[in-house]
Amino acid sequence: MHDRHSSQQAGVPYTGGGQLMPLSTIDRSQVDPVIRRLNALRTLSTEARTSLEYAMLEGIQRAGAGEDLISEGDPVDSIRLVLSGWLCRYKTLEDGRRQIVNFLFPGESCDAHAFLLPVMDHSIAAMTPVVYTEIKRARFESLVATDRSLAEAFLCETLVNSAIQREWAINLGRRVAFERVAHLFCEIIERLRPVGMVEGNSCVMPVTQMDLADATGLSVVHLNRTVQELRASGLIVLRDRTLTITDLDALKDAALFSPSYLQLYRRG
Amino acid sequence: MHDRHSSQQAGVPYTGGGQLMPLSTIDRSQVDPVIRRLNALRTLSTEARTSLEYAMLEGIQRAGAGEDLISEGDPVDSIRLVLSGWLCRYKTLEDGRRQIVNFLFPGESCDAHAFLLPVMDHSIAAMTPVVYTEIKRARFESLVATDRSLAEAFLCETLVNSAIQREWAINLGRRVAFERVAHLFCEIIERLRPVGMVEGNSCVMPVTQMDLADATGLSVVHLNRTVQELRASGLIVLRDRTLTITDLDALKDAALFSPSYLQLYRRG
DNA sequence: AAACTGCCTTTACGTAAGTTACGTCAATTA
DNA sequence: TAATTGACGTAACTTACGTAAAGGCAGTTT
Repeated sequence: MHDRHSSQQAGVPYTGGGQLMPLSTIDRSQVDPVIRRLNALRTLSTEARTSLEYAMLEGIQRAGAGEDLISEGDPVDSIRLVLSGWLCRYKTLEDGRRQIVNFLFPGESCDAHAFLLPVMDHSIAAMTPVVYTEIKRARFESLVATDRSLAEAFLCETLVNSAIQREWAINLGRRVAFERVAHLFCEIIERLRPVGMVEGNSCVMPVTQMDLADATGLSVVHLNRTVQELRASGLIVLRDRTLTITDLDALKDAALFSPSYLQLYRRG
Repeated sequence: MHDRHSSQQAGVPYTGGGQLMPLSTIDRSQVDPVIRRLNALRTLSTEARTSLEYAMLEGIQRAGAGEDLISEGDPVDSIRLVLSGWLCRYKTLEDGRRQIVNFLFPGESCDAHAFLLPVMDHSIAAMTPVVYTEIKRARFESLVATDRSLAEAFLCETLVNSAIQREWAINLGRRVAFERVAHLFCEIIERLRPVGMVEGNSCVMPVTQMDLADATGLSVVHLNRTVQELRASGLIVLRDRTLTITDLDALKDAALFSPSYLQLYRRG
């Protein structure tokens, strides 16, 4: 279904003579979402920020839509951090049924700490063209070993991810289709907002209805029906790959959405 | 729905004069499931085992069936480790719909590391009478700070828990009722086996069908129908609170069950 | 311009699962 | 012995959701 790892070095511009430019003069803003997110979860020391920025800028890669970054069964020998684009974690059954178990947005981590387990229990795919950075296992281990705030930030990242997955479980198990899709849209908007990808209550919706169906545990047809219902109810506008939530409070009510599980407000 | 914390000191026998017996003479076996599990996830140093044993034996508590150990919104100021009994993590919607997002068995940890987040995003309830041990935040932090193997074991515990939740997501989203219940039974047997709670392919099934329904995202009625189907198919016998899987391979096939996500085989 | 492709949309129909309402039975309690 | 309770079991009915098949439409490719 998905092809693998045709990623290439990207993002760190060459001076022309084959040498990397010094860090001060190249574009550091592309790794900013990661720094911002980690720093919101756990205040980072200045040294931690700098050393992490260095490590990130050296491993920048790209992936095309549909490409697997890592697949179930693969050993985890590096960690990947999302710089731009939409990704998903998913699992499949032998007969092809697929369930997306989480989305991954800029600033988030694909597999921080997962490398304590022998192999991946799930796959991660790019749903759009994606820019990410890859830090090798040893490098990452020495980064977190030398700075406690960094280690804790990555741990928080893992824990928030876990909390989101629990919310998805109740979404799949106990909400009806209408609530389920409404909930997903609420979550997407609220997760994209801190990354600056929301204007008003609008964001791009670059994924297919098939993907949305796999995320909500519905068939494509029923997902489409449900999107029509949401449109008809006047809660959302979805066209030209843009989602606009016209009445966010009403949508949250309909979805039984309460955002605390996202841990959007910092603690330490 | 559940009442709170009527737990009392238990498990550490008094000499009669109000003093604790020395550790060497009291029953250490009750904390054994935790040591065994953590050690299987990550080989523990002897010192780590001893200091953890001490900490555990001092905080032993009991809870009755139906009682919440901790509820959504509570701050996390200690960690709890299960010594005996069945517990569950669950979330509820405002209108009372409940989804169990995971079971907790002896040896497992309720909230290791969760205390990096401000408050619980879900609740934990005893489904049977339960014995557990509670280690205060500061004590736990100093334990893991002084021993790397212990810190890594608890992190692994968190990661395995996360992997199980992903499998539950695909169970809820993509398996039909028959497969779903079959999968849950497979998982229960395989998680209880390393704790010595399985004989042949039989174990106690101390929870109500309501609980099983909340774990599989079904109504009680439909769960019951599905259990009847499983019985009729000859795959299981379930009576007198005892589950016997008569053909485990066939049940695993029917459930599309593959146990790798449970990480039953050690790595480090 | 024709053909093709990917994605969205719609219809018609069947089935799996929810709901409501009563059963039974065994274990308490009076 | 009767009444009470909690869990399991069953039936009749309703509904939400899945499946199959086909049409629309914009963006490519030739």
